[in-house]
Amino acid sequence: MRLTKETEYALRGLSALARQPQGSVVPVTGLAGAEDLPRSFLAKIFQKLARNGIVQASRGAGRGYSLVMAPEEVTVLGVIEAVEGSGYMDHCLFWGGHCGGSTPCLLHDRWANIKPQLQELLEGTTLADLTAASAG
Amino acid sequence: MRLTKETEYALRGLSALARQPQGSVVPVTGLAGAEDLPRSFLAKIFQKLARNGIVQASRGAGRGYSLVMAPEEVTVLGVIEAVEGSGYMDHCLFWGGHCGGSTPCLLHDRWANIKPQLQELLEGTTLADLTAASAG
DNA sequence: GGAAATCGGACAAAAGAGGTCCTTTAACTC
DNA sequence: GAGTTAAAGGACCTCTTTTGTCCGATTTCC
Repeated sequence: MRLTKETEYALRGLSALARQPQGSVVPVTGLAGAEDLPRSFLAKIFQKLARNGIVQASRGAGRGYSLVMAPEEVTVLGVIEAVEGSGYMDHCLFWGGHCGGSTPCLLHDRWANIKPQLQELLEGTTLADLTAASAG
Repeated sequence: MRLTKETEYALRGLSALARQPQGSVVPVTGLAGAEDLPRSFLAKIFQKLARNGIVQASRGAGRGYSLVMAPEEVTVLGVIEAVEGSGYMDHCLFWGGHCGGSTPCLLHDRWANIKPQLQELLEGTTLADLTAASAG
């Protein structure tokens, strides 16, 4: 369940992108500058986001990345799965991938009880929510 | 929130201890053997458990560790805090210690909503529950 | 005294996180 | 076409954490 800086940077970078006028095309340099993030690392992260259809790349001079969907449609879970890998909610909260179907962890069935709520939280929070929060 | 193998080994080692007749004194070697865990590493973990009053050490030949409380009184949260450090529930689920009071993470208030449930889960689960599960 | 056990610190291997750099490719401008 | 700017992608690097091992010291039983 533990999220890495990659996810944090992804959300912040996307947030910076969402604050621009809709449809804007912004290079990574601009996004990294806006959020004070390491440029090269953020570039790597946006490659993942592009591969997963969250963002669209346009190469060449004066170009960059743009959002594919409206901020209201970009869920936090979608970003997490793009960055950390798919099947994220299949991981056990407590021991991550080590807790599988064949070898459930000690807390597995208890974890199963709150998992739906957590999933709903991550699917119910969108980029628009985060942008509103960081702007306020 | 991510738990390490130390906690897993602690719970499994304690579980093995709880399966013995009440008040038994068992050396680490015996516990490690029962759960197939690395002996030296488990010894380190039990030192922490002893320091935190979960287990009592008796040194010398033919001795070892014994439970201080009944298995029903040993909560999972207690073991976690003994092993991973105190204030465990203060950590944000998503970004751990990086999410503090002054610099809350992007999901902080949403996390606050489910935190009590998680805490209740970890406090409500005892060594007795785990022992029953692993025995069944 | 010898054996068996914990105590505690130093050390080390492996994995993961976080990040840089360089080359290639694409697209625009002159 | 040449130059410029930007993403694509891979190789590499460093630091931290995890997951241990090992050894000497101490305690206690026989």
